Amino acid sequence: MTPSRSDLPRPRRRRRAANRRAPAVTIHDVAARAGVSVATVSRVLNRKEIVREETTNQVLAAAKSLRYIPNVAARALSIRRSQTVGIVLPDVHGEFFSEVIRGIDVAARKDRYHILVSGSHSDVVEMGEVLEAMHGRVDGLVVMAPDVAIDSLREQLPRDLPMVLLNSSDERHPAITIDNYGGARAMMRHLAGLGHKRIAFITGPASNADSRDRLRGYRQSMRGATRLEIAGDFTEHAGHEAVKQILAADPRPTAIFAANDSMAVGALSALHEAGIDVPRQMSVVGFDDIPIARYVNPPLTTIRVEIAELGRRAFAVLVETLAHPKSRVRRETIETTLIVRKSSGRQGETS
Amino acid sequence: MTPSRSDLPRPRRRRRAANRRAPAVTIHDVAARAGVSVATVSRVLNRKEIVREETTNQVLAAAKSLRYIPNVAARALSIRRSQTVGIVLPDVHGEFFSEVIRGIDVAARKDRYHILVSGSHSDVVEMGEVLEAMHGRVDGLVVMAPDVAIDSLREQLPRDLPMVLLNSSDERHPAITIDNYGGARAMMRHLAGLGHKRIAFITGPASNADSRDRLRGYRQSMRGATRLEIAGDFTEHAGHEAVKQILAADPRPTAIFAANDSMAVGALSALHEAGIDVPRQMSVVGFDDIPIARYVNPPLTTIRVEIAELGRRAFAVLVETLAHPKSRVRRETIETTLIVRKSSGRQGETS
DNA sequence: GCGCAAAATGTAAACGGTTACATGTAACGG
DNA sequence: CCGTTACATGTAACCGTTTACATTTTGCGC
Repeated sequence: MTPSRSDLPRPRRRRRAANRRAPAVTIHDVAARAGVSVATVSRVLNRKEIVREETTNQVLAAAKSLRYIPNVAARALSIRRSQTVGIVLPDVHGEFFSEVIRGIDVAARKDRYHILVSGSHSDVVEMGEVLEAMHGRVDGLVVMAPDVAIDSLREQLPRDLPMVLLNSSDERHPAITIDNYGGARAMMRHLAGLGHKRIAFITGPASNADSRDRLRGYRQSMRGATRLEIAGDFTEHAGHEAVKQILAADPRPTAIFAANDSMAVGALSALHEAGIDVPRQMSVVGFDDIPIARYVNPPLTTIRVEIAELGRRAFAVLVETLAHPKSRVRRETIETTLIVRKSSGRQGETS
Repeated sequence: MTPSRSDLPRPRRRRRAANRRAPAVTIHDVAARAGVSVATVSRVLNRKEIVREETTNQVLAAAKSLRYIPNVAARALSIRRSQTVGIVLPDVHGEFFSEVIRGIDVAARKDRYHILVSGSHSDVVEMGEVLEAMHGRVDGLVVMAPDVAIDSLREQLPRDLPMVLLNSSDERHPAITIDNYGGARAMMRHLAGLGHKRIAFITGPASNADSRDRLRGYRQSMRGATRLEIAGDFTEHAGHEAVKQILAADPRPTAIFAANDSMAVGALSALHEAGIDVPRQMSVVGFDDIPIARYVNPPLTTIRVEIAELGRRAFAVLVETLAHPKSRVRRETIETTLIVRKSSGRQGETS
């Protein structure tokens, strides 16, 4: 029964042998320097309970002189929350991507939250890994995923990790969606009002819910008319390529509706190369109103989506869910606005 | 001396009273279910030491049935590394921003690292907060900051947290920089070769090192000639506005060199509105070769910078520093390439 | 100076993992 | 049948915080 180690509690040994990096200064160092206990240091730093002013000053001075920076991971572990939300995005192209993040980031900062971003995930496996890598570091998630993935994602998720979806359709989670269908219908009315009948549509990826709803709006408006749908993937390149097929069509359409602005920009460029005047010979319209849209030539008629607002609302709903876990599942819709610029014109003002 | 608590080690009480969220499943739950100790579970999950196959299977089954997900924050605390690097960016505009992140992200994923991003930081105080929020969560940092901030940033940093700078000039840290000066000189030679003498320059923010070096290249090439410098801030809007001043200048310049592509795009748009033909009446060139550059009208002559490569190299250097902390401070330069498209033309081909 | 409540501070368990070291067990040679 | 060894597994300290509870100090009335 002789214990091989000392019976007396040994003083906390600062480092184990195999550590690599230089020791960072911890709350214990500050406590030692200030001549108080770690509890007191913690109290001072978190301004939670009453500490004598003199003690407070000593602690603060010690912390400052040692350049103490609390280890947020340790704190998160202890209090079981991190004041951080995770953002998981698929491989989203360019500006949309950064606008969403910006929206969340700005909102988060106001509430003293931090964000942890992971983007460019092409498949479900990768997304799963990312989610795993976030467990313990985030209090909740904002997820944008091709909706085929949502279900399998759920399974890899720690239970009870609140999550808000962007532009996906799942019954069990709060979600913020764009009024894609309504926006597409509005754009189609605009084109119809200009006299266009033969309207081509460049689609986004089929796995994307936004993409599908925009397509649905196009189809609904084209009931009875002959549709021309070219498959795209939301990149400028796809828009550029699609134009070749559209120009070859007989009868040739008089307007092109791209499922997002990036593709519309690509289309404009291809039309210019082909010597086709926009909007006199061909109208081109997009969707999203990304920042560049007003600066292309001619400026792009599009459907404005407040992308940053999308992020902001997602964050708001997430925080709400964090505060009241039992509240019912909320789903919000972001309305859209038709922005008429120079890339769309009356049909028949051809040469 | 009578201890008020029991002398016997009590079994670990699972939760303290005040917890809010539902309990997540931990390694202890898995151990209990598999009928082994936590050490064994840990060994199985990390494939580190030899565990009997039968035991392994039991553990794996238990983990699966409980949907166990390890808490990465706890692990990070324990092993003192997180397999995560932090990315800190100022308020960078649009595509540049996302390209850098993508570059780092792709490289990081290959090495099984994760990234933690924080963007849109306007001032030093905010950046300090962000850095603090990363302490304990990251093994190293990639930082892009207005260089006035670097010094004060250093002070807020935990000692010994490796950091790689993007496009900043600081002696004490590894840095990846773009050959801005060389690129600007190359572009100026291109314009001179087309016969341009009166060349206007739209600058970026003065606090930005890239911006300053590009300006320096312009000035060096313009020795002796009359310069026209308009202050900008890297946004399309700034480029758009700058054109007003440039058109009012007498004698009017024959070419505009914008310090980045976004401003060049804004300038193109303004020139189009003003009815000035590019490149016949005015050449316009940019810097960066962002994705949109080839799709504007006319396609933009610019200096290609492999932005994603910038991120990739930054990550590589960071990992290198992590592995060999004492190795000398490395600084690398990303070379640039002149990309000639349609927005620049021979001077004198005016109406 | 004493008793007592209130205020300030300290002690140590817990958060969820990893791992050094201790312990138990099976195989094997003698 | 025992000692040795190698292998498998368990125990508990530790990572850096927070915080319930215990303990000490202070202030105050008498």
